Amino acid sequence: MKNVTISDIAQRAGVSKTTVSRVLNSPEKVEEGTRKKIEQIMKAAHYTPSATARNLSKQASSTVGVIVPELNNAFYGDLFMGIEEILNKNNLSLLYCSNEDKVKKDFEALDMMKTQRVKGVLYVPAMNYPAAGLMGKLQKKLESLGCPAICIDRDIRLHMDTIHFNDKKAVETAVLSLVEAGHRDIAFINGNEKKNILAAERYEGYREGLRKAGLPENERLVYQGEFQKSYAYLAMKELMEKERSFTAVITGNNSLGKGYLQAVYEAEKADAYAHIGVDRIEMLDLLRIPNDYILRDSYEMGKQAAEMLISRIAFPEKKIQNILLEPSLVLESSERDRKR
Amino acid sequence: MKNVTISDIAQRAGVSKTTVSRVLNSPEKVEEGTRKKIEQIMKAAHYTPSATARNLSKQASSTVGVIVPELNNAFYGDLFMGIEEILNKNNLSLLYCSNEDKVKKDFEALDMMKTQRVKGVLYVPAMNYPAAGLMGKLQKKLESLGCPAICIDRDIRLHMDTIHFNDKKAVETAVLSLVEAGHRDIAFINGNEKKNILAAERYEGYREGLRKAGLPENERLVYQGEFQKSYAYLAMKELMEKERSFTAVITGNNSLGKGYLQAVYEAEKADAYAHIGVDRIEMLDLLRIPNDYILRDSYEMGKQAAEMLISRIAFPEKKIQNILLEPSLVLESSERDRKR
DNA sequence: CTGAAAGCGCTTACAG
DNA sequence: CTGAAAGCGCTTACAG
Repeated sequence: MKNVTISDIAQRAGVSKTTVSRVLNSPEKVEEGTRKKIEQIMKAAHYTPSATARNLSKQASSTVGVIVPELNNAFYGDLFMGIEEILNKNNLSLLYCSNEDKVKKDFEALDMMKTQRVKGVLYVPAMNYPAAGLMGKLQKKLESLGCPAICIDRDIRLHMDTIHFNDKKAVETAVLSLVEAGHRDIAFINGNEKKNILAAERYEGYREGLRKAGLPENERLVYQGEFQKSYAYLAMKELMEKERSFTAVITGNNSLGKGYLQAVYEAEKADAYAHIGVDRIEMLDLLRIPNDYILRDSYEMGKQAAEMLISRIAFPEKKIQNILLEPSLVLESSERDRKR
Repeated sequence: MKNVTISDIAQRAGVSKTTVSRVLNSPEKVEEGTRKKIEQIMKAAHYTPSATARNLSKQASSTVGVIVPELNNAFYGDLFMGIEEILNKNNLSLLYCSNEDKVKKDFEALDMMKTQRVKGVLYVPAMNYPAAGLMGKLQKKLESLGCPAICIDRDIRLHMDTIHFNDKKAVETAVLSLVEAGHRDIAFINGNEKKNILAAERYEGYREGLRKAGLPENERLVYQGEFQKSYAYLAMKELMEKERSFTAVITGNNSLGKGYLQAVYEAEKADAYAHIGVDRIEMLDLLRIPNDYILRDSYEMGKQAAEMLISRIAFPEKKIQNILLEPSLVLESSERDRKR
């Protein structure tokens, strides 16, 4: 079943391709009678113009590229949905590619976006490029992309539009809140600061919090491995086994939060520690398990990022925008304590 | 920053576009010296051929369309990731569009895929088209798509390649397992059978299970509303309030399972009922809350679906394939009982 | 091994 | 209000 083309329609209507093209792009310029006739023929033939041909001819595109690490983390899932909502509203198609936190896949994804000649890309960098000494290579790639890009969530200091959360401040606030509640020995289970810029920022926040509270850092309470459930699970098990002193734990993202929970529930020590996690875990609320967390509204961030891109496409010369969102600290367990 | 074209490369290399095109498509046909020279010039210029132009010229495409209801349901999130993995391996780009279980969005999504001239589409139908009397319209749309499609997860009896789970059998098994454990009054919280074919099948399975067990259906224990957390929450609250007799509950998908949990935890009746949910809820296992569920491996289904599409593209004339996957019943809570 | 030319399905400046 | 023609960036049969 070959697709119907503009020539087929023109022929059936007894007009030129130009006229058919006009009813597609500027119908007001076509005499009503012929327009209606052409429209009807199009409909009867199930004609849909080819975006491929149009894009080539117009030297433009109607699709936007989205590069994120993964989708099975609710944080990125929500981000993605926010992006999709805005793109949809603006009649833009969405070309998706994950980078799995890997440089290789990241570069492949960017190459793919270039090959596809997308209108713009929404981009969560795969890793801590500055720390890896790969900043130059990345910048070259981004420049040769041929379209604008927005850097999301991970602030690796690219000279372009960016939007991300103030993660450092958030963790600092978490530390101070725990200190205020009387905790002195606060463990920290985090991602790898070398690999992930967010891990680095969160670690800085952790240290800054301790500093402000006048507490020393105990490196035996700091675990920086992977942003994975399994890592936090093992880290927490080790902590419970080897360390006696600590009374509170901060986990660096929702996967780590899940691993922490798995470990303490398994050991039947769910109430033994105060815990603040980065990102909300929905199930806990449903199960009425009070939990403290740093709330980052990634759905909203996705919407804003998509809007930034659309605005950038419309005004290529406008000033670079760097948006810093402030996460909030949600304390449910102390709420519970107060109610007791 | 305009993109470099094949003509630019040809000019710089002092050869024809044909030759440049050859080093892209059949390098073995180009004399080694010129090939190397051209390759080097391409690299220096950061040249990437335009998929748009290539697709138009080749009358082919390198992207596959994916239409699913939503991504914030883990079931579809996993499905999506399975799909992505296979597409990636086959160097296919992924054009995404959600349909949000709505006919209007579904048709728009299909139109978009046609406009984009994708190579094929992986498709989860938005709703119960046969029951809505819209089967004819949908079939027309699918036919005029101009590319093969695979129907996933919701078996609305389209005459094309399909893959889905045996949901009816699964729920039937769940009922029989509860009956065997001594339950007689089994409530059922489900989606709308008119709107969603899966709801219809699961309801059939529920009734079939009761029939086989020789039990009458008590319609006061059957709630068929929306596949949403909030619906199950309200339904379960009402059940607990109005009905005394029931001792077990089956929920029709993971969202409903969450709503059920929310209601029973809020009422502090988590242990009051036996519960089997369709689809696993990961957090429960992490929190060591024993739970029974029907396991449907949607990641695997996504992979298989993508493979089916690729195979269909390669062999357009091969026989239509309809795959029925058998879900398994996972009983953790009785496991626990036995251990007691 | 290489190139000129036609074609993919559109759009658009130009002429009428 | 309408159409012929050139062009977007590639590919490919054909000729050499």
